[in-house]
Amino acid sequence: MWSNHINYYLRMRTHQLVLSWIENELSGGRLTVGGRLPAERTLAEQLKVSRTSVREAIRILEAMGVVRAGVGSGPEAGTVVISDPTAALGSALRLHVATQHLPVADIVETRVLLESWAVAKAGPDAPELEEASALLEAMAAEDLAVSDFLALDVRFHLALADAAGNAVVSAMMGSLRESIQGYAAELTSGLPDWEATASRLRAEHQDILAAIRNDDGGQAARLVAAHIEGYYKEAGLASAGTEPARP
Amino acid sequence: MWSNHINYYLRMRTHQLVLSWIENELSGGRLTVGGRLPAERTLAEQLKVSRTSVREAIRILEAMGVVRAGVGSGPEAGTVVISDPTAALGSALRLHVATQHLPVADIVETRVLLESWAVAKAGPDAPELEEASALLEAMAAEDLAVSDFLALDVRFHLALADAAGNAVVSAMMGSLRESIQGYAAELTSGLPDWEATASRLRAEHQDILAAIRNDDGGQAARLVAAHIEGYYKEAGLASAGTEPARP
DNA sequence: GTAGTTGATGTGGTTGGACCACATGCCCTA
DNA sequence: TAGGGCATGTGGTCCAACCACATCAACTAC
Repeated sequence: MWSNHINYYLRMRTHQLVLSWIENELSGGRLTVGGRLPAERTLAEQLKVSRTSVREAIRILEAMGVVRAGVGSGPEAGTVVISDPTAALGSALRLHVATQHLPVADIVETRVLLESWAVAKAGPDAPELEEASALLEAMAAEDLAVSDFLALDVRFHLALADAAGNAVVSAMMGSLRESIQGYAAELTSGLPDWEATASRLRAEHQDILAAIRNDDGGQAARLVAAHIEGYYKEAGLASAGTEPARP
Repeated sequence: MWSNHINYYLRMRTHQLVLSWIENELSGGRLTVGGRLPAERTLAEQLKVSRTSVREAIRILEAMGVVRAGVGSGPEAGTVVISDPTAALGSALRLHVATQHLPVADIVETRVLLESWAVAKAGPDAPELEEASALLEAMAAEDLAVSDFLALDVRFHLALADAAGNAVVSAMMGSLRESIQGYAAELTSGLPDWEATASRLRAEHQDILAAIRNDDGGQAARLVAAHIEGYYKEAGLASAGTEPARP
C-alpha cells in the first residue's frame, strides 16, 4: 500500500522507490554490513514492482560500493551489504576525469592536501605505521619490478592516510589514487632513469615515516607535499598549466 | 566483433561492457558534455546486447552524475552527457553514512579540512567572493525563515570552496554538505536560541570574508575552522578538534 | 489564410516471462 | 559408505510488448 502511492503522487521512478526502501532499511539498522538483501524476485514481489526495477536499483548500489552481488548458492551468493566507499568515489572521479571536467592537476592538488593533513594528524604510535614500515622494507628489495614497486608505493601512501584515523579522508585518498592510476602509470613509463627515481623515492619515504615517528607533523606534511609534487613534476606533468579552463 | 569476444573471454558482465564502451567514447572525446548518447534501442543493437543491459549501464552513469535521461522529444529528451560530480559523491557518502560505516564526525572533520584549505588558497580577487558577499547581504534580512537562512548558509560556504579554483575540492565539499544535510538540520532544531546563533554566524561570516579580502589566508583558515567546529559543538556534536590546513 | 486539433513518430519507463550459468546440498545408487 | 547426479535457488541476460510523454507535421474548421 506504500509503493504505488508514492509512485503515483511523487512521479518517482520505480527503481528510485526501491532505492529509498533499501536506504531506509539501512538507516533503520534492519540491514547492516554483512547482511543480505532479499532475493531479487522476492523483493520485487514485496515492493510490487518488476524485477527489472529492483535490478536497476541494485546496480546503482553495487556501483556505489554498498552491495556485492554473487550468483549461485552458499555464503558467496546473493546480494550482500558491504561498505566500500572508495570504489564509489573512485569510479565517479574516473568517469568525470574522462569527461575532462575534472582536471588531473586538481586531483593531484587535492591528494597533496589530504595526505599532508593525514601525516600531520597521525600520531607517532598509530598502528598503521607498522604496516607502512613493512611496506618500505618490501620496496627495498633489489629485484623488484617497476609495477610491483608502484603497487607497494600505493599501499604505503594509503597506509599513511589511514593513520590519521579518518574514514572519509581514507576513502577519498583511495579514490583519488584510483582515478588517476592509469595516468600515473603512463607518466612513470616516461621516466629517464627509473632506478635513480626509485632510490630517491625510498629515501623520501623513510624521511616521511621518521618525521611522523618523531611526532613532527609539520615536517611530515612538508615532506609529503614535496614528495608528491616532486614526482609529478619529474615525470612531466606538463598539463599543470595547460589544462582546459574550468567552466 | 568486439563485444561478444570480451564478454566471453573476460567474463565481464554485459552492462559493464556497455559502461566501458561509453567511458571509452568519453575519453576519446567522441562524447562530450552536452552531447547525446545513441537511443537505448540503437545502442543495444550496435553493441549487440539487450536493451536491459544498456539501461543498467545508463542507470549507473546517471547515479554517477555523468548523464541525464529525459523522455519525450526535443532538446530535453534523450540521454545527454552532463557533469555533476557532486551528485555522485554526495549520494555515495550519504549511503555509506546510512550503513554507519562513515562516522558523521569524520565528515565534519574533512569538511573543516577542505574548507579551511580553500579559503587559505582563495585569492582576494576571486570572482566567487562577489557571490559570497551577496549571499551575506541576503542572510542579513530580518524576517528570514530558519530554513532559508540555512539554505543561504550552504551556498555561502560552497562559494568559499569554489573560490579556491579546485574542481575536485568543490565537488567534495558539496557532497559532504549533502551527505549530512539532514543531520545538520536536525541539530539546528535543537538550538536553544536561534536568533543569537544566527547573529553570531553572520558576524563570523563577515570576518571570514574580510580575512580573505585582506589576503590573510592563515587567518581565514583559522576563522573557518572555528566557525564550523563552534557550530557543531554548540549544536551538540562532540567532534575531535582539527587544525586548519597549512597555508 | 489562419488557428486550432489531431495523429505520427521517437524517446525513455515499466512489466512479465523465459532461459541460462552457477553453486550448493540433498538423495539415491553402486 | 562413497560417489554421482538431480533439485533448488541465486543472479545474469534477453525478448516482446506496452505506457507516458514531448515534439512536430499534416489536417481540419473557421
